[in-house]
Amino acid sequence: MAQRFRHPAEYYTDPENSIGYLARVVFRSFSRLLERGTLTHDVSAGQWRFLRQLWRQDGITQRELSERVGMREPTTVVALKSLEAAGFIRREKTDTDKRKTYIYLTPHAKRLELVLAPMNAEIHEIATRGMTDAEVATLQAMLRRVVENLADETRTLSVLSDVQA
Amino acid sequence: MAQRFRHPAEYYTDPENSIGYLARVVFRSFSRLLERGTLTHDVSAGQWRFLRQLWRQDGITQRELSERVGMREPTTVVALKSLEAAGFIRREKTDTDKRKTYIYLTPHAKRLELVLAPMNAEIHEIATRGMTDAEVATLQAMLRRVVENLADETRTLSVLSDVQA
DNA sequence: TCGGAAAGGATAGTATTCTAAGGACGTGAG
DNA sequence: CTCACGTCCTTAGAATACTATCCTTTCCGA
Repeated sequence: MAQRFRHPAEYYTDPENSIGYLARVVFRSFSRLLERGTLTHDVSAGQWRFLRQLWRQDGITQRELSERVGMREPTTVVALKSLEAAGFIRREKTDTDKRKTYIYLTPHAKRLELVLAPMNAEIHEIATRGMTDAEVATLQAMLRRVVENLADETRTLSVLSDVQA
Repeated sequence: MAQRFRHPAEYYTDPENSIGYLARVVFRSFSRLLERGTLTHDVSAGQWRFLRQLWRQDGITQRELSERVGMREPTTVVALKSLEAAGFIRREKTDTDKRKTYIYLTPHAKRLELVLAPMNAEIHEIATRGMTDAEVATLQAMLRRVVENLADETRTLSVLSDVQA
């Protein structure tokens, strides 16, 4: 049980050393700056996240959309309600499987991609100011690595509690 | 107006390329894993963030605490209410400045540091599994850089809107 | 010294997200 | 064929965080 830690616990008392803290600040700053732009088109940051996925591909189910956006399904339900009320999407049911709901963008929402998608690129420019392309690529790769590591752990824990159940 | 972007807007349609998205996923995964541990001591992830700062130094004002935690003041007010109700902190007023409220940890909360602070180190171990110390240091440095870049931009925008107001 | 501005904190109202639980539909083993 | 289980979506209730606004107290310049 001689677990070697990279740093002692005291090291992380400074949030500036904590990846979790830094990720939170990055996420929130990103969100807020992005929303400054999108709100002029009556799109909130939360709605934008769903639109981004739907711009890539619409006509998918809510569950599929939830996974791609990285939100739980109740969150998606609420978000889609607001998107539907705002006239950005419509839902469609089929007879082949009456459980599923397919989400489609309205023409209005499709047109918005031209205006709103570049805003994310712009925030990226600001966020990575003064960094080389290689540095940015490294940052992305390492963040993906962290995401994967944490997802692995979450899966492991889920399996364990499944077994216990 | 020949603004050169690092990548075209299409590049960011894949969230895996978006630092904002990656930061959100990292933050949430971190939070959730941490909470798995802290909840056994009746501490939520939100409360933990305030406790971490108070472990470093208590007896500070609410405003000071808000800044260190990186939350707005109304959020701090609510969080402190729950921390007070749970018996983790007490508030104190002085006569020198009747506006200020100073926050102190209870002995119970101080003891919790020994148990709860290492949990963050543990999540870090998991999150950075398979990465070298140098890589982790690079990741932290780059995240700090992004935080700073975004904060600069936010400041600039605030000044602009102050001028307009 | 006194009146307006600033500082510290609280309240109200809203948005976002989660967990837990429930309901309708589909499927497959016996 | 049927019923138990799985899938897909929804509802209910709570936690977390925000913006906008207000109250009290303090400070400072004319």
